[in-house]
Amino acid sequence: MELALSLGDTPKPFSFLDKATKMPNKDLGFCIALGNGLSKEMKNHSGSSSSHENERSSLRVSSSDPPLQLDLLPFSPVPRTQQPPPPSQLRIPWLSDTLGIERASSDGQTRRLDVSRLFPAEVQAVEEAEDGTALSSPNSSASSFQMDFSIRNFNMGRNKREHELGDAERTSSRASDDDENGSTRKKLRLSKDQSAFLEESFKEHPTLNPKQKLALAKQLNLRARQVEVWFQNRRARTKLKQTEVDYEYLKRCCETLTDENRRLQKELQELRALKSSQPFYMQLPATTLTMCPSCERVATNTNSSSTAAAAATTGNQTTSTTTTTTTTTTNNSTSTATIPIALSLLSQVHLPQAQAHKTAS
DNA sequence: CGGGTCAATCCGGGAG
DNA sequence: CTCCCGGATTGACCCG
Repeated sequence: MELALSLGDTPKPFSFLDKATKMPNKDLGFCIALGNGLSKEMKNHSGSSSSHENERSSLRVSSSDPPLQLDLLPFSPVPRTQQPPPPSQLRIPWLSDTLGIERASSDGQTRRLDVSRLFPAEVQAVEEAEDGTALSSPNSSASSFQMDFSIRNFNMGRNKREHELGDAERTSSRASDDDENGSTRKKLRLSKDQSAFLEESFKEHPTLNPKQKLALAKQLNLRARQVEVWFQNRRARTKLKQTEVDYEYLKRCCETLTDENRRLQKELQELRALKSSQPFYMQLPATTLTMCPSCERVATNTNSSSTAAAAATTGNQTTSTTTTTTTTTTNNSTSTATIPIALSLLSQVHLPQAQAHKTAS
């Protein structure tokens, strides 16, 4: 069973499956591709496939046999084109032609979070800092205070505890964060606006280039390092969530297949019992089942002999891996008669690969 | 008080 | 060597 699993935030989920890479949402999509064996079995239970013994064969199979691709989009159920627009006041810096936030003020049509209008002094300080070092520098007390001021304004609408804390307390807390007493690490909580803005940015670009990082840091009045850390942690959280989702899905998939396997095993036993109780059918010639590679339906050829079927089998397997020829015989090799009805049912039996090989041979 | 969350740090590995 | 990233971990803060 070929099973490829991809996390949506990877730019190329399946390097070997071109069709599976076409995901509607490359940011947060969840894509599972079930390869040859499983995909066929899940479609029509049309028998076993023995053509993916190694990775190379699975590559061939995957390219010729469309995998069953499941796109689960747990975090963004609506495709991006149908998603509601981001908060009106938020505009990702690199989505517009202008990069600087000052230029945004000249855009009267767009309602963006214009930090320069809100806190011109802070933006000036950040721009002077360039990479944010001035903000974190112990000597830059002015920058620290300005950052505290802006954070307080960003914090409008935060939880009540922070309101109860009061501006003075938080200011002193934040101020002590940047002073020379760097040994104690103070907890910094990003405001809701900052987090929302970063989230929107993350949806557009899970990874940042330095230019984007700087622009975002300027716009949010954060250090570039903070933006970088936030994106790193955000990617980690996304991956963790995806892992949980993948685990749950694969668990359900495994349970379903186990139940199906159990049911079909039981069915197979009943058919064997039926076959042994009706020796009349033992006189019939062997039946060859050939699977059509295009429609994946089983075509019965009751007149073909076993040797011809075997020859056709080898020929088909060398030319097309999607063609599966199954010659079913009884356990006693001298009596090659088969039960047509049973064969049509047996062709749908989903068995473990080893057992399927045993039956086919 | 314990558990959860999350920003921040440390460290190793890969790419240029 | 530098830069960036992922993974693991730490520590502050929040909440029931």
